[in-house]
Amino acid sequence: MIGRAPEATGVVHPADHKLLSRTVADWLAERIISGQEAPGARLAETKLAELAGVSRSPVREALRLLANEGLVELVPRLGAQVAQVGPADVRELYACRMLLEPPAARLAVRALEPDDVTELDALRRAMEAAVAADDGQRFLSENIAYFRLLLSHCPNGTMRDLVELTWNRAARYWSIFARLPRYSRGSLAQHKRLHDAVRARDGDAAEAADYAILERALGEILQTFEVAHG
Amino acid sequence: MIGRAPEATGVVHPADHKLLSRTVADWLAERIISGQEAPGARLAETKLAELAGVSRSPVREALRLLANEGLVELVPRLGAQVAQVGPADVRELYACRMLLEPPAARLAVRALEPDDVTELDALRRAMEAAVAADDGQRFLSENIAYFRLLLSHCPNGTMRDLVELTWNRAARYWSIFARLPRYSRGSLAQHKRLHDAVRARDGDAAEAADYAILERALGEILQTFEVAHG
DNA sequence: CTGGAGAGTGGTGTATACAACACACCGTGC
DNA sequence: GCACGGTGTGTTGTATACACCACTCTCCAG
Repeated sequence: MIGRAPEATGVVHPADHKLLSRTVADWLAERIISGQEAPGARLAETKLAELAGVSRSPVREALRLLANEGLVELVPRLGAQVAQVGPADVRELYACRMLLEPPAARLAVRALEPDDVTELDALRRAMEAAVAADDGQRFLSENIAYFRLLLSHCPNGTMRDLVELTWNRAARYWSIFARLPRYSRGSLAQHKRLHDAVRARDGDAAEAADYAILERALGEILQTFEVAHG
Repeated sequence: MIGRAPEATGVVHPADHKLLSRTVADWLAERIISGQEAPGARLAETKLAELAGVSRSPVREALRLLANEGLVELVPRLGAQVAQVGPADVRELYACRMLLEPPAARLAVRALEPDDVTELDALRRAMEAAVAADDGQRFLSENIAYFRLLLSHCPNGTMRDLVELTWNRAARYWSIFARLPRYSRGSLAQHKRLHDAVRARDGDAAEAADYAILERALGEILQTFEVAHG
């Protein structure tokens, strides 16, 4: 049972009014990413509605939302199923990310103000602390926060949308990183290049650093796949 | 009244079963692109349902579809409205297209088989015929068909999805071209570079040609905006 | 005349009801 | 034994019903 949020009192902008369908979507996404719903598994609206304790309407909308985010596949008259994932999909996805994100990083870095750099500095230190504590999960979340904050300064809204789209699709793989202890340390070193570029407001350097980060992440994911599937 | 399609008899793959919500979405998209629904106009589900002669359910789904395609904007609890368009949006959109489509063209060209080239040849000739007949509308549709066919051979499905997304957003501007008689002729000349690359299966050349095409299209659209708005 | 509280109205968000469809199972005929 | 048609079950697609929310307009107090 998901249940409606108690709705914290206070004025909220209508745009971020949390809808039940969005809540269900997040809930289902969590189930998929965590593996509770296996790739290829059929997602019957009725059953999900029962599980979540809501009616079919929000479940239906949630499935549409997740379809856009690439987590589920929709076939008319047949229903929804968890999107399959394989090495080919990862390669495709990262090829797209490598086209979009480095330029987005470039634009974002060039639009940064001193205060923004301070915030990013804080996140960078949080990442370092997470590595020092050997907390892969926390490193992952701080890392995501860093990139999210950086992206939010990209002045091209369309590009932001597209990058977020690829992130939603990629999120399924990120949990892998948290389970690779050796990954965080190396990632931190590589991330330093990006952060240096941020502090220097060097768009070119940021673009190159971001590209390198993606390249390495792709390699790690593919390697993990190989280990898993022989 | 839209009415259910008579459903041409014969076996159809479930994946392309035309749903009422999709029909409504196409209908509404046409209304928006043609200007029957002004930018910023509010789109009440009830009214649209009445207009289309269907219930609110498919209308609701149609609005969600068009929101993904960037034609409408959705605000929780407030409803949908036709997305605004301005020079800044065009610039943003085309910046993204210029990142995605040239690489997509490159991959597609390298994956072409002789039969595919023959088909593209036919479309190229159709474009030439349209220009000879001074039929801007037909040139536009043949041009779209050409790029659609080319894109369909891009082996990266994720990239195809993203490019189609940007196309849906860009479609609002394309009708402009049909009304610029001088455009078609120049576009045809520029398109020749791409088609030559296609026939030679030269990925690099195709990428460069596609980039140039987009660059020019952006310039034309911006110029049209300036003329329109002073 | 201005400001704010209140009901009224239209709209979305969610729940439920119904119809059409897809697939599996089973039985029959050859 | 196998192909084929009918039926049954479960699911999606669409329609309808209702509750809550956002906006507006009015009316009254100051």
